[in-house]
Amino acid sequence: MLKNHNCGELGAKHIEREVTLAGWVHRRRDHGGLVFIDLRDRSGLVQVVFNPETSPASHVVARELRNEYVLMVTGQVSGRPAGTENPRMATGEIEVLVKHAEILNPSKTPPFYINEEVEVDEALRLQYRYLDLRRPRMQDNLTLRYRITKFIRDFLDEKDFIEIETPILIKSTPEGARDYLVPSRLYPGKFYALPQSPQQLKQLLMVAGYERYFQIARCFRDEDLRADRQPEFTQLDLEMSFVNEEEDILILMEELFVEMVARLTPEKKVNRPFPRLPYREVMLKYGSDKPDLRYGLDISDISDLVKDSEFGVFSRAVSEGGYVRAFTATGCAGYSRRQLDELGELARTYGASGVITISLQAPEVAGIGGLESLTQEMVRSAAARFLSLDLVKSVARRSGAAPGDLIIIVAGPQIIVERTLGSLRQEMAGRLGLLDPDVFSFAFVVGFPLLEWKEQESRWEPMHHMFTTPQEGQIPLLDSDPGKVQGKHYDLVCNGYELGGGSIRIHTRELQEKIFGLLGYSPEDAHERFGHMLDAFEYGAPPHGGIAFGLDRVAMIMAGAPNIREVIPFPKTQSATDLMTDSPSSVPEQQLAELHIKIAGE
RNA sequence: GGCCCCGUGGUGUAGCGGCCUAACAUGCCACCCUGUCACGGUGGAGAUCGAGGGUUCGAAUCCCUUCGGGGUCGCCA
Repeated sequence: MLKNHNCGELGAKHIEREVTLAGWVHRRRDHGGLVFIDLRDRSGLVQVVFNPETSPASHVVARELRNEYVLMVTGQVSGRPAGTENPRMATGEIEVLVKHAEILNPSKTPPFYINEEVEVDEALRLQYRYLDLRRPRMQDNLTLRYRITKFIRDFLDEKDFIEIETPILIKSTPEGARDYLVPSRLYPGKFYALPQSPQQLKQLLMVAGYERYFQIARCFRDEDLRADRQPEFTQLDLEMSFVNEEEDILILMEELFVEMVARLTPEKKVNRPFPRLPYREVMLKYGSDKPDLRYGLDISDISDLVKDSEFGVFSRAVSEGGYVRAFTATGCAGYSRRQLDELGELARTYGASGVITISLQAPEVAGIGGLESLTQEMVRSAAARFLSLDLVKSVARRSGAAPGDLIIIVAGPQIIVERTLGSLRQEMAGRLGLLDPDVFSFAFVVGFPLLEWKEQESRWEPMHHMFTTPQEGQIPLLDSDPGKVQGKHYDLVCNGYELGGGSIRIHTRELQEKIFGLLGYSPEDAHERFGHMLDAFEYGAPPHGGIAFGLDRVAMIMAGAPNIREVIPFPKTQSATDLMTDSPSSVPEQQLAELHIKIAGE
């Protein structure tokens, strides 16, 4: 090796020791005589000193150095002269007095700062990703990501799981996300698909008797990107046999996450136990199936209070089968017209026709601010003349509002009311400074509907996937009222993100065929697509279940990063391109011909 | 596919019809400097303001188109 120590590990205990270091020039301070270099490697920084009197040859080298030059030095670790220690530096007690220096490779001036935390245009960062990844922040993120996977492997190994790889080239199956397809050279017109998840394979491993499987698995979905979505991403995928109760999985996951956070990011506060929240309840109270539970701002249904209101927006919503719901933004009674307009605009992006707000002005005299003393004059609302004081009071009581607060109300069809209020709730939490970055608020959401009615295609679709088993005793409902059936499905959520989801699976052919039938597959279709699963269930398939979660999202949250690209070494842009390698790209005609592919004209 | 934001020396920003022959910081280059640590000092180079078109006597600035990046709705079992 060209080095025998790492920069960041040196300390007082190395004083007098002769060391050889190699790394990058992080910063140079040239005093004409003395030259100071902060030398950086993965472990951190150390100051190395070039003195023209004691080592003229190395001082000549020092004058040539520039940022990001690759440098090897040999010298003696020495305590810094009294008064020149740097307490802001981990190695600030000591420095290395250089005896010999050698430039291993010079560097052009980088296109952006490696040695400063400056926001740089992300396109530029992605184009020079190898330089971006050299920045300490990115090295920290990827190191944390490694520690997460290491922790998971150790934890699951301890619990008797074994890691098994599954293929990347598999069979395309319908539904879910769009597949990435790989053309077959040997079979003209046929394609492999890249896995959206190893779902079927891990179930077959259960049939095969492995009992406890996991995998850090790369998954692919050809859908539009978001801050927390990439076309290829990594899941921690696991499956266990002989589980029947959802709790068997949930207890394990809770232990994993609590211990992992305690070990890797001990500064973060975690709740335990993780609450198990029914789907219906979170949709009502938080307007989202992945609620952020770090704060309150709970949503209340006020449909019954306003259904006979003279205000048409309210009464009409209820009479048309919809809902009117509200939550209280504490202390926001003074919101300006402009601020209220912003909320309305946000609501419209979710399909709501708008937001009705009721501002309860704070009383002139402090201390007599109870709801009882509320007067008509203190009520500010576009709908004020339709709303009696009594009605305002009962709405305020239901939503926990007091003078000085702003009640935010949305009326309309259920789905729209839910997601609009859900996003308004998160928006207001941000404005009110309620999003504590040092708190991880975990919860399991349970009791999801098994199936969802797709209006456009007029058919049922699985809410999670088609292998989820129904809740105990609800199988007869599959015939009478499929929409009422709940699945043994659970999601793990944290701070408004869905970290993962899983379920207890179907393990009999009979039930699986019944579900396929409900989803509109003929027996022939089901056999062609899923014959391997149906057949397998006839050879002693054990009851089993599992979960998968998005490792990128877990790493993002634990790193405190704003998006998953910050924890992925080589991510793609929102338009799914790689700016560093310029992919996707065209390929030679001959390569296409081998694959029996012709590009269709426009 | 829809909506929103951004694009100005290498980097980050300012400028938002004429004060722009484009400013500031930092980086870069040269010289000076022996205890700095975002070292300091002096001087210098560096931008057809993402691209194309239009409006105007005059465009970085207004309008249209387009490209790139980001956010988001749809989509993502």
